[in-house]
Amino acid sequence: MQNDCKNCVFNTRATSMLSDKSFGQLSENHLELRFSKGDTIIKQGMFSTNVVFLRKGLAKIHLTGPYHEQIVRLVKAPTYLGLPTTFGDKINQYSVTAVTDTDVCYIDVRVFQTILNENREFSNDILIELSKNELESFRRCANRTQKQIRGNMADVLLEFSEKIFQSDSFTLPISQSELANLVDTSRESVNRVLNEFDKDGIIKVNGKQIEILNKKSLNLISQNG
Amino acid sequence: MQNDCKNCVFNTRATSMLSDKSFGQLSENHLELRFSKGDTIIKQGMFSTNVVFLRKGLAKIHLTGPYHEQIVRLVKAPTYLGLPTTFGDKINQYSVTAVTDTDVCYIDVRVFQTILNENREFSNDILIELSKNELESFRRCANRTQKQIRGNMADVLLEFSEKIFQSDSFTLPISQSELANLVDTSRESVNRVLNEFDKDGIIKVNGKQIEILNKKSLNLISQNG
DNA sequence: ATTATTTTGTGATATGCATCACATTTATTA
DNA sequence: TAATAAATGTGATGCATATCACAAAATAAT
Repeated sequence: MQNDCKNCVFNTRATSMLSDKSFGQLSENHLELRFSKGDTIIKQGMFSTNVVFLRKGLAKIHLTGPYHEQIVRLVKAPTYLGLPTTFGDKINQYSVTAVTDTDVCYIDVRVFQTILNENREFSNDILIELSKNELESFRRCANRTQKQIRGNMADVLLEFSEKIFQSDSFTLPISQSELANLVDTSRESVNRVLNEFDKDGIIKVNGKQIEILNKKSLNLISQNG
Repeated sequence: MQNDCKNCVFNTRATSMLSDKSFGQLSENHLELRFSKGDTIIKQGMFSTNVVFLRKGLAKIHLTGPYHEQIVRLVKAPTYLGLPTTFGDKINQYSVTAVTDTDVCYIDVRVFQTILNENREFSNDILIELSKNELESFRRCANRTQKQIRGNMADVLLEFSEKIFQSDSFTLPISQSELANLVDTSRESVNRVLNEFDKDGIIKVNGKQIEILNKKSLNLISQNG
């Protein structure tokens, strides 16, 4: 039995403006699924007929680069996944994999398009989301290519702390190899930098458990190198 | 005196679907401008109240990175500029600079939004453009960070040849330092690689004049290293 | 034209980091 | 609980490429 979308906890500002008719369409034409940690939610190269709404959990957007897998970014619910594919060539250009257990809604592209066309607010919000992502991409790419490892590692730790976990102490949601793919470096370097930061008293590392002890230092490292 | 937008040569598939009313609004609320090579069309950090339509010419999208200027990509008319800013926070997150002399239309954001709301085809095309850009960004970023200089230089040369000039011989539209900022390397390395390619008979370099002699080799270098 | 400025060409040196190699610890599975 | 695999820790080495330092052309400015 499907949930009633109108009463979904994860109504965004935009979706809350939808008409009853649109909510009806959504409620009838979506598919709720759960994924376990490590499961593939969206598979690069596959034909896609769905938009995915991530209701709960953490996921990584990643793609096959020329030499190795690249993690573009971690995303946190609630958010849409696969929007660019929906409006692009319908072939997924990237994969999305569950990093924690997740709850997900699959929405058929045609239903999504219909709702989009009927709701100004909604389509505007999608435009905003896509735009923000593009700008974010530019900045992220410039940082990754120009900064060196310590700077990028500092950024990732700050992002985890501020954007994803909203806490100074958290558990790393991905392995050091994955961190390396996110930060464009090698697994060994990730390890070294993490332990350097620990020895310098900037963070406390205990297995996957991280505590940020000196945020000011991290910000400095992020800026300098 | 303003041009009639309906008869604009650079009507895209999407704009050609606009209603007469929308065309009227466009014709009355746009501003045609020319820029000379090197002029700033959009300035990072400035508040923006316009969408820019590049009618003629070549421009570079670039932004201030943590250590130096970064060229995100070269764009060729006809195309929109500044869309992400329009739907984002209205502060330009990047600059756009004329690489050749350009013709440009400034369209007030509010007029643009109105037209967008009234024309399904049009807004859909904008969604598609934004989506393609995002996917393109992912790929580009993965390539730049994973490949090494020869590979990236090969890519840029192929892109110039295929996407921008549609010819095997062309004049480099930017200096070697700018190429370096586009390819994420140093000016010296750009120079060396260019001359290496020349010595290997892959391209012929004569000042800023480039002729691609062996496209197959370039593609191989792009893939391997 | 002459000077000044920017762009290009090229060697020599330095360095950040990938890669390799292997030990150790922590998870997973049988 | 043993066995197997995956993830982590750390030194030693090599290499791609940044940086430095000038020289030479090519452009722009006076």
